[in-house]
Amino acid sequence: MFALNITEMSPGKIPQYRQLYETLRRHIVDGLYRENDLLPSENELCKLHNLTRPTVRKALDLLSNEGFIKRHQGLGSVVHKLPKGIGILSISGTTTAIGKENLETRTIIKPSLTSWPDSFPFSLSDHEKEVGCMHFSRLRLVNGKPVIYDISYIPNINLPRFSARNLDNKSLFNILRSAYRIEVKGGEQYIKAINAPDPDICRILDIKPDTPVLHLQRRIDTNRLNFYLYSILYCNTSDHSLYGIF
Amino acid sequence: MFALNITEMSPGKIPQYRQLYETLRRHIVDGLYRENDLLPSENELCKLHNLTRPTVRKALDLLSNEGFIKRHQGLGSVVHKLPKGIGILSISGTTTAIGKENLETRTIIKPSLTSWPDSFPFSLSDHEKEVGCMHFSRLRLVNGKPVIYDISYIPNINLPRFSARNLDNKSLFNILRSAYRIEVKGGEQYIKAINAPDPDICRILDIKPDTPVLHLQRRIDTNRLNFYLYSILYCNTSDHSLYGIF
DNA sequence: TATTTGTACTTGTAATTACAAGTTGGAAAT
DNA sequence: ATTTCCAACTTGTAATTACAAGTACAAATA
Repeated sequence: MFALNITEMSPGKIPQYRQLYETLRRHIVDGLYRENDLLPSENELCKLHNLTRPTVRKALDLLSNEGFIKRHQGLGSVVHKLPKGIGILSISGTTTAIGKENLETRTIIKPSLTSWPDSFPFSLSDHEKEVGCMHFSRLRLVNGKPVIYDISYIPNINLPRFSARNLDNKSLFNILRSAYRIEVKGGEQYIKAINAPDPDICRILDIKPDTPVLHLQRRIDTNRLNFYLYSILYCNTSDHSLYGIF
Repeated sequence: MFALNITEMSPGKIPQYRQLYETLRRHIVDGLYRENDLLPSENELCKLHNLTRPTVRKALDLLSNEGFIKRHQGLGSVVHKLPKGIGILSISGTTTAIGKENLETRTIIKPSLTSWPDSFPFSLSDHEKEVGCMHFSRLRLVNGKPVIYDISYIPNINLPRFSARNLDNKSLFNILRSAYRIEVKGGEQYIKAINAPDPDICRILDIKPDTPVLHLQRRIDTNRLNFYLYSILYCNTSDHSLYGIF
């Protein structure tokens, strides 16, 4: 009761429900809880972490929304089987969803300042058009094989030294958060199946021409008003399905 | 304060936060609120509907999670642009852009009792294997053109007269809810891009062989413990992308 | 005029209390 | 031995209160 933890003092503190969520999530993905195990009941979690039920329930809501647990009235919160695919369909990120498999990220196009592409799948504001964008692309490999080619466009607000950063094997989101205080909140995406569109992408993904690939167009929300990240992805799903909950 | 509405009396009542969610959602898709409009503030909604802030916030949480609004601290809840694609990636997706008039559902394989397919993408419990399954398939058309072919498998619990039901132009979920009190809660899905796998499906979707299609494998949760619906979908995304938020 | 400050809003987080509703398992009755 | 019932859990819904933090705008200040 009288002990203040670090987060209660610091200005950029993480909410308590968020901390509990992270803790439980880590316990689940680390295998501390296994499939069909019951989590401690809400009241037990309250006592364990010195929180109240609404706060605990907010953490469990997050876990439930992301498919880590399933709650049953009268029974408890049941741990869900961990997904086998790539969890790119939800915000949690590629890195966590791949699991223990070897994930690698390589920069293909280094960050540079350009104007927006002629044909862009999302409508841009006048301000976005005016300032142009930071453009770069990365390739994600699972066990050494190319799986996702991610082409990114970020409106050119002031991001000092961004083009000098090494994006290999790092999460873009983490860099944005730690270096620029930009928090990624979610977004919208359009998905279709296409044949690999051009020889460049075939070469990058190491696939034959006319192999079917998933095509994703995403607009990603941030904590800054009217500041979005844009991303176009090509996924070779022959070995790895994309996984999502709904 | 003293007026009891219908839901407070009835046994199968709908929670108040759910009712408010439905109301606001309808207002948004009907165009009462337009893109970038501000919803009434939480306190205003409290007064308007005689609710308290936690209840109102639960309704807004739902809208936010489903991408209908975006909330900004200090500003308010901003109505999001309605999606252009087919909102099949989430459980309560909209097909607003297409419009109800232009949506049609045809039964291709009529419901019948069979055993499970030899190769099934999800692992089945002993009980599920034992009872076999109800099997049927439907085709969704937009403006008369086939877009989604949906092959469904439902474990054969006692569903009286199910095979006699007409699934055309009706929501399977509505039938399950009203006739059998089975509520659909969400689920998990695996997505990949493939070439149209066999002549039957090419014919049904009216596409040429080797056209790339989206392949979805879904397991759908219900309010009954250990009772899942299974669905395999083939989507021709050449004219309509699938839409989702994350 | 340009800048700063403050105020009145907005949503975000959190504790507290109360009861409803579903599940489980053991005690009591048959 | 079997069934019924109840008590003790579980999660679900809801009201209430309080303060923190972000935004917008107008007033005061430089």
